[in-house]
Amino acid sequence: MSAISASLDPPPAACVASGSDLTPLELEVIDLFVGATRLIGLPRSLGEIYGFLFISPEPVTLDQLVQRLSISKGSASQGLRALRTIGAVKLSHLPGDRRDHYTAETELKSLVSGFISGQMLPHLETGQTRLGRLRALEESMGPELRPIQRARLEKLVHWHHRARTLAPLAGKFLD
Amino acid sequence: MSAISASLDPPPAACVASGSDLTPLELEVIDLFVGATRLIGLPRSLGEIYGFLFISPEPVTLDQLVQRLSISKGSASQGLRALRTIGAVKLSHLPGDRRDHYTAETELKSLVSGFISGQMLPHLETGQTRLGRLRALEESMGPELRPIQRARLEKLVHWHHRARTLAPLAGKFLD
DNA sequence: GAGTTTGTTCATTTTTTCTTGAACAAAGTC
DNA sequence: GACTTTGTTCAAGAAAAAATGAACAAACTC
Repeated sequence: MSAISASLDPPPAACVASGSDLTPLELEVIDLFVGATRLIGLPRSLGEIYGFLFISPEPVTLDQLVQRLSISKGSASQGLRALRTIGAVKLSHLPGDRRDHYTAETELKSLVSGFISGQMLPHLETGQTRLGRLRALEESMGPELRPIQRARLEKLVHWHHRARTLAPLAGKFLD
Repeated sequence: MSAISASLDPPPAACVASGSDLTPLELEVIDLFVGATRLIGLPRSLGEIYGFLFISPEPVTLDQLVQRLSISKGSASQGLRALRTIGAVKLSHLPGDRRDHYTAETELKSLVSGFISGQMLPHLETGQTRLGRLRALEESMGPELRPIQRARLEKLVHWHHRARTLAPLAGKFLD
């Protein structure tokens, strides 16, 4: 049960890709994003990649990520794809260079919206299915189901509806 | 990189503590909460425990959790403590019974507030420290630091401030 | 069309996280 | 004060998640 006790742990000293030639600035920023990605349940490597892109003044190639972060090509490729699917990194092409170049999306609004539609909405969809099954169960049980349990199921439906309503709005009010 | 690709996986069929004597209703509710806890990065057992408490019409003892969920005493004890620290379960004592009894906190407001102050705020605190170090780095670098990097650091500070302002408010507007 | 550069995929290995269960503590009972 | 009941802790094992790297594909170069 790490996620919760984490708040009691000693402050995690910067420890990223030891032995690399990252600058202190890069190390510090990456460390910050690693913390952030863990908080929202994303793998460490995504934090490293995003952090590096975030503080890089120029678009970055996959190969640069591999070298500077000391991660495998596979990791970098998969990590970039994940970040692209939630809209956290953008792909660009520099004239006269065949390689893909990546930049961090730094609009908070986009980041939040991307995370929500990439992570939350799919879960809310499957939640929809589950609620349907619960409805069926509720009907089939009849009087065996105690009033308090019935009330709880109502609450679930209410929560779910609330979430589906608010989720798409989150991020709308950020700048 | 599971968290993100999860959205593409086949819908996870109910699969909780196989071989147990949980009712279909309990299984379905537990399954729903297991999904929810995973989404927010909490261990599966927390979802199981909370789900069971949520649909139980009466307060539940640790031993009941162990038997019905087929989990170890250690797991139940640790799980309950974690859930208590974020305010998701309440402890009560029935007259004439020495055992601890637990009930699920079902006020969405309390759940959200508890999660935020238990999970987010600690991270925001350590974020504060890191931003301090970044400030120092920024000063020490002087003109080596490119304008775009300086702007990004500004953005970080802005995000952090925004988060610290909004986090305590989240949940205030829920019922 | 052989060779190079760039990027992806996926089985395997490594790392991290979670669960277990036995030892321990605390409080109650006789 | 020996015995039971209830709950916690923590080292070790089990399970899950993530990273690796080699094989592959695709697109370009000469």
